[in-house]
Amino acid sequence: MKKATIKDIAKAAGVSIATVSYILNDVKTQSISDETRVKVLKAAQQLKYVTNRTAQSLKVKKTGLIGILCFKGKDGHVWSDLKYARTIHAIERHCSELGYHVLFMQIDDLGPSSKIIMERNLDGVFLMNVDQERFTTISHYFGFGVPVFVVDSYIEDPLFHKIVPDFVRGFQTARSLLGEAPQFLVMDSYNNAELAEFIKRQSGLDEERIHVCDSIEGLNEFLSAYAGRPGIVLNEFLALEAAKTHNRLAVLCTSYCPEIVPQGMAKVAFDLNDYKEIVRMMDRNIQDADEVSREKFYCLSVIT
Amino acid sequence: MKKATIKDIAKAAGVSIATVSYILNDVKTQSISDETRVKVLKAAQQLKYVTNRTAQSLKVKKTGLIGILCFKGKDGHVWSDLKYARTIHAIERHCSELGYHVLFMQIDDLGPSSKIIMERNLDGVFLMNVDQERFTTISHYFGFGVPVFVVDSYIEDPLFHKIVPDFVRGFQTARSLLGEAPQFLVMDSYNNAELAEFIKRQSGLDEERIHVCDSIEGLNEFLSAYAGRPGIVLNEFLALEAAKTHNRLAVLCTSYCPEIVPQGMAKVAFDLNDYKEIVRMMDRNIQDADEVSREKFYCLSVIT
DNA sequence: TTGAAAGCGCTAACAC
DNA sequence: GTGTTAGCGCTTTCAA
Repeated sequence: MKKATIKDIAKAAGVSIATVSYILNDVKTQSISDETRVKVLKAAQQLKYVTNRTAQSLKVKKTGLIGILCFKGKDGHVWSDLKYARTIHAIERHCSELGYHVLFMQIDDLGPSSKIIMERNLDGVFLMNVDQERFTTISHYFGFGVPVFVVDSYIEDPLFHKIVPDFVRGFQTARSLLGEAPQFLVMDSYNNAELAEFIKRQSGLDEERIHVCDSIEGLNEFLSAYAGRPGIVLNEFLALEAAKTHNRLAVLCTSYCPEIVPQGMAKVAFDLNDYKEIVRMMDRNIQDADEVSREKFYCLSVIT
Repeated sequence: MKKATIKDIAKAAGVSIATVSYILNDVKTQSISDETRVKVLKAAQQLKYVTNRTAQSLKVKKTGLIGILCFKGKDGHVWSDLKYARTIHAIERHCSELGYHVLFMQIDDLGPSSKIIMERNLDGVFLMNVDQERFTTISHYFGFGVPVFVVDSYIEDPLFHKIVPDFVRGFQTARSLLGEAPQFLVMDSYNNAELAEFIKRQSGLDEERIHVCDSIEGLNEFLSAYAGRPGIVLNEFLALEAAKTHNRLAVLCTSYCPEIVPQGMAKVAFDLNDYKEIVRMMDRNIQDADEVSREKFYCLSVIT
């Protein structure tokens, strides 16, 4: 009980394999008589034919495979796991719509594992949570012409597209929802130092009013200094914790799960549906390899 | 600037492509002189050669690709997103160790999308959160001989391996941690009805003492009937909610993030590292296709 | 110890 | 409108 190939179909329908290929791929430049078309399609169905994408990929030099490479931080925090889970879901959903399949891989400092890009001939890559140094070490392994979209990082390299939540509008919105000037900021730590700096700047607060939170412990100590004061919190889980002692808070939902923010707390959510456009863009980059792929920023828009 | 092939290496080293293949794959049945081995390896390095797994797969009829197919429920709840995120991470990590790559796909009722298994010639598949009916419709698309491991489902089909947390020992442990008989159970909903029934049975509680929670709303109403009483809660997020009104609770950490359970609350965690053994088993199934692949249950063990 | 060559399943240029 | 065929990059049998 082996899988049927186009050869089997050809034999069954009494035509050549080329004809079968033309019909199955609906090749526009070929005219095919209705008679043979029907004959072939029927045979294909009977034999339960399904394309062998491995063989196809080898021939056409496009695999239809998109990679999602995710740097594993020291310890997967609930909030970052959730953030990336939802991001991955969004990417997968939209890739699927365009006929791509998605390879998922967690990578660490060891560059070599990222040679998956070349081994598997990925058509495009999303790179998540990477810092500048690691990026430099792994960029060797990038095939040329493979579009790379960097998520949650601010990589200094005009070759790559960058995707981040719209922090500028996010902070604006948070401030206006808060209705008063925030006096502190609590944020989760980012693998990418440049992005972390950018966020801090956008908050408009001095360094000493900002707490970068790597675990819940230090948080309460910091918060106690701001009892009763208004502030902004990055990510829903830290907000949950902060809510125990504070009530004048605005949350930026950087874990993409606004639904867990308690009723009544001011929240700013970002739109993961924007990945639809982003994936489309990647697709365009894949189609015309020579599309002017200038540095480009994508900001996930604030949901209002 | 094209990618180097073994042909390029052969030319550079002045040997045949067969020889190159032997050396790169370290074929045991071939003896190779040290001289040529060095020559070839050096050329490979210089040309930055990396195996074309697409071509290799076509030839050897093994892709080294494991699929994770995840049914999307109606609404991704935080808890199930997190549960599956962590499961996927565990699977990917252990697959990686054995040299496999992982394809991730969310699927819905439409069977056709699951023909990815045949299209991509997946070596093995993890199927998550599938119910009995859907399973039946998609099982047509399963290639024969492809090992399928079903996660969080209790599918009536001896052909497939099943993976669930060890609910039996989980409940035992919860009861003993609680130190008194639980009087109610709160649990999240499962796509797979059979599994849900199994869980209810294991709790040892009557149907009316069990609340299946699909959203936070109904929960508080149910809980108010059990004020001050001891109970068991399935999944950390529901526990967080229940903790607001109850303090004699034991939690089964079915979202695999025990770290968010408040201090002092009794919790039972399951060991995702067990996926190491599970993936090894899948690997064995892949190696000898004719390994007696009898129905098998894997229970993620309770962490003590 | 090495190499020639067949062929995995498919596409596409070209011939008929 | 249909068929022949070369070849994508690799593995592996068989011969040298």
